Amino acid sequence: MIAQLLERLNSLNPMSEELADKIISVTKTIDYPAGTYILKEGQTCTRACMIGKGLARSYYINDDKEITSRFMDEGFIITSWISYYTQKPGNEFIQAVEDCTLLCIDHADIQQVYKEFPEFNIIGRKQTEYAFYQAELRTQMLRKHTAEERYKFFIEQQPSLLQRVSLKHIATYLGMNEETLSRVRSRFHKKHSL
Amino acid sequence: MIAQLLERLNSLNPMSEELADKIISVTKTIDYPAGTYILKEGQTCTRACMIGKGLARSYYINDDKEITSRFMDEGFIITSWISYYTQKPGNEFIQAVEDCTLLCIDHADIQQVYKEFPEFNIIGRKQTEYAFYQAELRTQMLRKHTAEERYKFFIEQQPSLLQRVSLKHIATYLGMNEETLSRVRSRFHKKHSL
DNA sequence: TTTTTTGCTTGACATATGTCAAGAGTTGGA
DNA sequence: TCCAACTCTTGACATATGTCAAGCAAAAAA
Repeated sequence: MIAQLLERLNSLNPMSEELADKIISVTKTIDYPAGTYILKEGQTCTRACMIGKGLARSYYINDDKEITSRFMDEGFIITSWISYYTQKPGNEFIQAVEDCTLLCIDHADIQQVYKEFPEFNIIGRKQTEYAFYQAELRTQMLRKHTAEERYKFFIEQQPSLLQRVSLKHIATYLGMNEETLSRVRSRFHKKHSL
Repeated sequence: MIAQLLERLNSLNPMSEELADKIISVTKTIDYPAGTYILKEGQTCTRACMIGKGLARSYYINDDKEITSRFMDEGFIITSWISYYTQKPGNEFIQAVEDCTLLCIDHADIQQVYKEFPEFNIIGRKQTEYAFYQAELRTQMLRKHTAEERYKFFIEQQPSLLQRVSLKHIATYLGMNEETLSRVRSRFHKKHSL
């Protein structure tokens, strides 16, 4: 399964054999059964983990309510960025929605690789650029004012998620409650099946 | 004024004299009087520009209404990321709110510098990491459900902007209309002056 | 100066979304 | 198998925010 990670990084910039060996040596493969936590509120995010298999959800608690910040599936590189970047405790939970296999590298090891293999900065830069791009797309969705617009944006961008996560979680991702999502969906699909 | 840019980049990772000279050779200093446009809807964002002096606002039109996506002041490196990353036309306007002096480098030149000076990737990576971090903070604000929470978050994070931009623009930044912001402010400041 | 424009506030009312409660269908465990 | 838990839907009503309109004060223009 580590081949998947190497391929992902290679596609950003070809790695030397030494660099690939180094990555292999610092990567830990860890399984998280559905429902278990990859990161909890109050912890510092000290790793970046690529999802080899499965699907995870990050969320935090605001006013006693869960707010889903993103869904992550195969190939996604998980971090709780604010906590990872600052290396301070954060407020996000990251939970396995399906059984997950993760390929994890410690923050300290990544910094070490940046030093030892300066060309790894190319990969780090491109991955961060891509993650930033994805985050900006999610933010565009959040800025839509009506519930229906946000739902429309969601099914256009990530339709496959509809099959993999509960509507309850999609609702908190889209900034509305479960009942509103249900009503929006019934209106929306009535309108689009005419 | 280019010294400001060099200092900013140096603080991310010290640059060799050759690299600094290269940066100087590809940087263009451009003035934008208040009200003029740095980027318009439909254009591709082909530059990254540090603000040497002044303040700018990016926004786009949704449903005939302006939605402010961010405010940028001294030291901020302006891009319209989705357009810059994809090198395709985007939907954002970037407008000078105050008279601005910008230090601009073309996307193509930046790619060239990445190739010629691999160590510049360290700077690119760190700058992107920081921009991503800032974007995540803005996104946290957007996920607050009530208008008052979003306003509270705003005055905690960027109180100085209150003096520099109109409430109309702050309102569209916070995802509410002008009248709502006015009411939120009067309630909020009454509450906090007791 | 006077006039016009802009920025902000306030009121009355409309509407979208949230809240609370109930119920139907499904899944999973005992 | 039955029961409990969970997911999703629907209804009635409450509330936050949006819309439209008016007005005041300060700034800019004439």
